[in-house]
Amino acid sequence: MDIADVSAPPDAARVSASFLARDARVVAPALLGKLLVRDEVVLRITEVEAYWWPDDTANHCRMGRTARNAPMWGPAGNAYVYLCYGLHAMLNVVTDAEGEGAAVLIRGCEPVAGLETVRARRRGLDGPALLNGPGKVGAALALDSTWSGHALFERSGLELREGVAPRAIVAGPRVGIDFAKPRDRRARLRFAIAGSRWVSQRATLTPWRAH
DNA sequence: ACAAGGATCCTCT
DNA sequence: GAGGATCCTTGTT
Repeated sequence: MDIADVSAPPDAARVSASFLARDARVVAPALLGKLLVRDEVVLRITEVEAYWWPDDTANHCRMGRTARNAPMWGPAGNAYVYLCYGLHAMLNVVTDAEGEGAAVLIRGCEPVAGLETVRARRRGLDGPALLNGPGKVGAALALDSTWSGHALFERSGLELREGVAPRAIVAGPRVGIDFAKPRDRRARLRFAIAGSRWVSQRATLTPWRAH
């Protein structure tokens, strides 16, 4: 089992709300390498997607405020968790200013600690299949929609902490948004750590550099 | 109150 | 590569 040497000290600083209170398209690549911590389980973020404000036709907030997407309009650093296809809990990190509906979907992670707990929550699976997909991340952290609105930047049951930034990043179009307008379908708003195997659908990803 | 469909995953061929 | 699982959210009546 290959786990990269990316372990961070257990008291690594939590990511600040101000870091997250920026455009989702800027925050998304900057989240790669950071850590999600729930009890003994520590996951390093390897793949994300940005859902930005205000003109993204793939964004859950495109139709305005609803009970489900309410956390997306709140302060940056809260979680937005929703149920997809009736069974998968999808974890997002809320970004942008309060009153703006935007977030970053966590699509993939690599295990840093708590591997046995993760495997138990994932039917004993192993390898990248354990964590390369947003529903798999939700399952590994044992999340459900009651976590929606949870503050990730406070000491609590689920925290976002500083980690080791990736050396290189790849990007490509977002997954599963065929309903969106062509411009938004094409937009390269999916980011991943270059070379990581803990990433879903790697074929459409190509080298990316910040602008 | 109802019908439709979804930012997916797994199994099987 | 195809299809089923599974249920909540949403928009419409």
